[in-house]
Amino acid sequence: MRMADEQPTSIWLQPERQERSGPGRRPGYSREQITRAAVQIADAEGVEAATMRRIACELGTGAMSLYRYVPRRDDLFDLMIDLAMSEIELPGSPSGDWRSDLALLADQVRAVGLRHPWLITLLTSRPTLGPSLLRVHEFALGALDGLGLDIDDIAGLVDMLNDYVHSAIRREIGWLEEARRTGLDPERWKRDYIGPYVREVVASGAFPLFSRSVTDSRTAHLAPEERFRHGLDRILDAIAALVTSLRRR
Amino acid sequence: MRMADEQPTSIWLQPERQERSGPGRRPGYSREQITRAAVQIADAEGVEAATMRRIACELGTGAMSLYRYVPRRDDLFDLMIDLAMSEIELPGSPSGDWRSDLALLADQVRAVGLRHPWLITLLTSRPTLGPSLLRVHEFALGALDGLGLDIDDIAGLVDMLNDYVHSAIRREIGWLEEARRTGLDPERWKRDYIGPYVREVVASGAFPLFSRSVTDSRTAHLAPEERFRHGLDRILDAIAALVTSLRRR
DNA sequence: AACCATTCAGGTACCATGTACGCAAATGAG
DNA sequence: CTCATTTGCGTACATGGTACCTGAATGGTT
Repeated sequence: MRMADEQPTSIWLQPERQERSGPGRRPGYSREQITRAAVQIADAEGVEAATMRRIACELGTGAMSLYRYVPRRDDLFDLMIDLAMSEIELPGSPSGDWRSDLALLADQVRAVGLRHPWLITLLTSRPTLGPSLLRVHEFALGALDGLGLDIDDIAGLVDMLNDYVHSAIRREIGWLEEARRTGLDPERWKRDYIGPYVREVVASGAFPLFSRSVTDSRTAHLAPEERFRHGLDRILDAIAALVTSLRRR
Repeated sequence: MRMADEQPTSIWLQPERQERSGPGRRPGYSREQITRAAVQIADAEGVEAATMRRIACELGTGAMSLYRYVPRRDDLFDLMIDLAMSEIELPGSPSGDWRSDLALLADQVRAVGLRHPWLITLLTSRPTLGPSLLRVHEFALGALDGLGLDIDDIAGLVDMLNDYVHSAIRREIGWLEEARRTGLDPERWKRDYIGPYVREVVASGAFPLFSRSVTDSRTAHLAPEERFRHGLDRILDAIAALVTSLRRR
């Protein structure tokens, strides 16, 4: 008799070993417990700190024990992504007002993206399709369903929204994360690291429009949440315009 | 007398040591040469294969020699990004037809993104602002300048385009890269890795709209380039709609 | 021409990481 | 009680970034 054999397949097809009634020692941990520890470490010290040894240490066990629950480290990333996405709270089904549904979704994704600064980077780095992600995606698709649109068009519009939300969050986190990674405090980093360079670029006069976008920006002084809202409204406007123009076909 | 001291600052503020006329051995390599080797390796075997040792080996030298030219490995990533972006060919200034200018830009970015499958992942993982990236960005901003729009609005629209282009390229590459990373050939991988899972999700009936987006997709059968064009036209439509609505304010 | 401060090349070494392997401990069926 | 089975996890190895150090090359100065 051979064991599971760990085929190179998606982790979503390799369910956790569930309760059985045969012989053998009982598992002392669980995927969820391990994933939760990994998320906690990644939140506090960055995703690069969530090493197998560190996670195991947090659980009071040895590194190799984790491999009884997770095939590879990369699969743990998928689990982390899905655990984070599971925090998103949405009504069971869309309300019928697609604009407010999508705005709600965007706010939720932003909240979870800020709570777990590693999430968006991981999510957009690897193509994963965990159950929680599917649930959220399904809600988004549902919000635009019933408007007389093609499923391809619906999916395209949802992608458009996601693209904005993800990159807006990235912009909001970007510098903060980079500062943490280099170990400097954010304020100092902005002044000493990115600041002088941008200032030099502006002073050089070689990129006048980029310079204006830095110098003359009105939205730069807004609170982050306001800026997010502002861009979101724009994207929803664009979606609204496309909804009417696509429906007319 | 002390040397450059390698402050933790942006690599764009630490120019390469240029030709001087003092004493001391002449440098045998250059940043560009090293970056070019790194790009070549990353193109052929993935970015994770572009290790310091491997790059040095390619140049016929030792790993530590590279540190005379590049402060840290991460900075090499910034250099790689900018070298790739420098391949983008654009007219000196926008033509006045913003739609064709942005379409040209999108096609160029797609081409370079496919040629260097690691580019988009790196680009969207770290906030970098090399000269070539600035040049491309400036062109994009310029395409929308002079239409009576706010600089913030222009930047927002450019971001919107970039978001689409990047995520479309990621979708186009995603599976291929993942397949290469796990060492399987792409066809087999699609059938054995992602295929069964998606099939199971569809069969479960739990996510009907997602299932339809997989099953009933018409664009899935298009050539990749056609799909990219299709989505791009949609984004440009959205930008057009926003241009008129924002101008009216 | 001889010397020397300066700079580069790169070997050695250290530490951290993912993970293959193997063995001992735990567990319940017979 | 015995034993097949499963978990816990220490050990070990390959590979990675990079600090440090020695020796070689170089051109100005004496």
